[in-house]
Amino acid sequence: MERVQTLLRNHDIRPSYTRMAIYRYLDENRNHPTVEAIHEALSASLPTLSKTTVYNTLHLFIRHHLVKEIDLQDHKRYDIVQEPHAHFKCDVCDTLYDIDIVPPNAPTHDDIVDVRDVQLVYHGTCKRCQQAV
Amino acid sequence: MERVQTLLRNHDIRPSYTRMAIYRYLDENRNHPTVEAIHEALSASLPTLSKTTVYNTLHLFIRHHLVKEIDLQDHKRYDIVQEPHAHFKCDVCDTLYDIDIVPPNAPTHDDIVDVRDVQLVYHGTCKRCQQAV
DNA sequence: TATATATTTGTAATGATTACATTTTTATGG
DNA sequence: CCATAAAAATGTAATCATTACAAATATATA
Repeated sequence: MERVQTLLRNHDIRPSYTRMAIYRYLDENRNHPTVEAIHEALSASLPTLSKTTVYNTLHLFIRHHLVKEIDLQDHKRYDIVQEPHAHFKCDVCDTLYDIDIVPPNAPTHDDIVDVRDVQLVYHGTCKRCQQAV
Repeated sequence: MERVQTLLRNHDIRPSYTRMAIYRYLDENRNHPTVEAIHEALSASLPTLSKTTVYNTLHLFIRHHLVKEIDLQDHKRYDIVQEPHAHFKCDVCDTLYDIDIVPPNAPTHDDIVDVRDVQLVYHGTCKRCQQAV
């Protein structure tokens, strides 16, 4: 049985063809794609794929802790869950780079009881865009 | 001369009445308001204030490093620039708490040249919402 | 005071995301 | 194998924050 199929099953997700395709895309393209990008890329092999399905599936994956949403200024990006790490967003070309740094744990704080997630995002200009000037 | 007026001048911003009002609001209400909240609060004293002006002014403040934008799932929040710190967002009541922790510096990385900003945001449930269950 | 410039406003467009009802697919019991 | 119920996928329409833009207003300066 295929690895992705097993993986979805292990997370209580029925491995439909569409779901496997979306998961596989995220797994093979670790460039933090937008919904738009996922939809466009998969439309070639799944011509009837709707954006609503992409949204539905991503939200399903998020609820089952397979995927994380990254909130940026404009579109949301989606990232396969992996080791805790940070991101660097180039505000010129909009590329999102993985940064190999573990976000610090939340300190104890009067108002905080239950921390489920951390997002650590750096903003600036990447090398390529800097050189392009 | 009023403090806010001087402060805006020092940042090369002409201190119009509206701009001072918006700055003062952010300074006195450090609860990371949305554009909506700012507009609604100031409409009482500035009945003709338009949302466009709130947007324009915030973006002006951001360009001049007086204000930072915080990107969350839904609306953007605005925060007066102060000591580097983190945020905790309660995903139940949407409150954004200040967290007194300095985000780590970006590590040296092949793709990164110029880092201008960091956002460190924790997500979870706050004490009040936890108890409300 | 006249005129150029800066600021503010209001309306219309944009565009991502969600709501929702319908259609299609899949699983299961007889 | 068929009938039927449940799940998944689809398409369209609505929502709503944000932006674009042109017109109106206020401000500064000569």
